[in-house]
Amino acid sequence: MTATQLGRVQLLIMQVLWENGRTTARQITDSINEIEPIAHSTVQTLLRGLEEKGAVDHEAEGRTFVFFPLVEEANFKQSATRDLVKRVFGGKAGSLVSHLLKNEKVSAKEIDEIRKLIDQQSKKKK
Amino acid sequence: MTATQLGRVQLLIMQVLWENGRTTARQITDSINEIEPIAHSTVQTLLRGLEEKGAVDHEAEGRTFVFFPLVEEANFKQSATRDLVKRVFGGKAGSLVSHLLKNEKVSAKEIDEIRKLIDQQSKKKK
DNA sequence: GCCTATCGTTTAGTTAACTAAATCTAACAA
DNA sequence: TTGTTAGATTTAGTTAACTAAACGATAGGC
Repeated sequence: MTATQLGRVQLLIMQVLWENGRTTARQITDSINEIEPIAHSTVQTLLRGLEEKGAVDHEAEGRTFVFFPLVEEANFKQSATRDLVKRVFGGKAGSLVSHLLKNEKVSAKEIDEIRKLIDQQSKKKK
Repeated sequence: MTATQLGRVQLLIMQVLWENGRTTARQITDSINEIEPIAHSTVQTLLRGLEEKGAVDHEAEGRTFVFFPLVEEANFKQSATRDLVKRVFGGKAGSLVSHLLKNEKVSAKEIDEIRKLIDQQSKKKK
């Protein structure tokens, strides 16, 4: 599962699942409808697709299905990021980091966090 | 042009164009064939698509077309990155930076570069 | 017992990226 | 001048994501 093969809406569904753990299709529909309109049957069809590709699974509870993620969020982030790095930044993660720091807003708090991380990296290299 | 709507192979084509400037379809095909097999007619069809969406344009030189990019690489990187940040990292660029530093290989040289960048950022905040 | 709201399933249609063969055209070589 | 080559264009087919109406079944309310 290379994860990048998730579409935009499928990713929205996964995010609801990652956040809530076990979730019904109806709950997912409601969640997404807070952001943008979507028909319940659409969500169900997409869940089917996600299940086929092994990203989620379900159990029956009474007559309704409770869905849960099989793919971990961390793994997904990893492969989505690697895909971008490979395709757009010539495989150099550092190049993406530079791009982000130069062109995107990063809060002072996040900067501190980042400073700590690179200090750790430097130590490791010794 | 939100750029993320470029497919994988279309992006390969754009990269050849960004690197070489004015380029014929044949040169692009040859370039891509160094990486993976692709038919010339496929490249031509994709160029057509790119032209329709305003990413490239061409001029006739004799009987052959010379293509050139209309979209700038920097802009593309920007929107591809923003898309990832938005879709996968909850809109927080810093969160992606952290992820990269924690999980991806970044060379010592790149780390130095990054350190300089965050020093600049810190100064700006004062 | 019957209605209706809510399940999951089936069916069907759109769009975009990709693929490449087939075809038409013009140049160039022999 | 005739045939091969190398252009561009046309045509056509696949796959994946998305969309949602329509349908059949069932649980719960009245």
